[in-house]
Amino acid sequence: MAPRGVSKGPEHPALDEVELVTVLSALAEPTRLRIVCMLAALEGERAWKDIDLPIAQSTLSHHLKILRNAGLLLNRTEGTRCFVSLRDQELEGRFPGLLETVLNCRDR
Amino acid sequence: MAPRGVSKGPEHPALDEVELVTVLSALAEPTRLRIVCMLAALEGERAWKDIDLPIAQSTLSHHLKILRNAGLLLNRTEGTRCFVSLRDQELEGRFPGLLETVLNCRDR
DNA sequence: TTCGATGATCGACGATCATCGAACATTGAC
DNA sequence: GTCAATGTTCGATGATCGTCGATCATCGAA
Repeated sequence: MAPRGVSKGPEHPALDEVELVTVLSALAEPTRLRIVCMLAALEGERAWKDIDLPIAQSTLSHHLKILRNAGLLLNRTEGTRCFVSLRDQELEGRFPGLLETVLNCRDR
Repeated sequence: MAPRGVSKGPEHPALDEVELVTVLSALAEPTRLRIVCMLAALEGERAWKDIDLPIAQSTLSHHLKILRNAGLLLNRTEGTRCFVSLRDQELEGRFPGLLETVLNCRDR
């Protein structure tokens, strides 16, 4: 239970507990990789609604959950709206160069 | 058909035709990542039989096929025996820094 | 040519995955 | 309190995956 007045919101793992295989699995899917690239393109966060992909809403929520569990992105709730952003700083500490390299490889 | 006297052997894709997602999928499995690390640890190639993992022979063959199709490794047949090696040089040209970064992240 | 060794392939299985629509929970607005 | 908006969760479905034993194809040796 979350304390009163505090949004529970989705949970985020500590990066220490995230396995490399988990991150790779999360990135090894076209839609998710696309989302990560999308987030990397802009600095800061992006509104849920601005992620428009040709998939159902529940599917998007599913993919975001997997990315979240892999420690790749952070979910912030503000009222009824959500904003997502990359955990690139933390990720760099745990998996140095990984995110940058993958994104660079994808841009070719 | 292969010319007479030439072993057909397994096929290897041109790296230009390999997608990043395919490589990531291939690496996103514990056993396969372990094999890649094993191969990276030593220079050059490794005999099939020296890859001893707690899996059935057909399963190992299956994993090697996936790694091969992802352009990650090369299969050389010599008589009845096989030798596998990383395509690290070529891979560096297609996906710069990817293999090295992943292996580095795994060693932590 | 026959035989044994070595991998590749096949068929089957249980598990996991991506996907969807529907139902639910939470929040802000009226 | 009621309502609409926004994401999450649930249940189901079809596809893919990892795994295995069994079979097959290829090659060197006897």
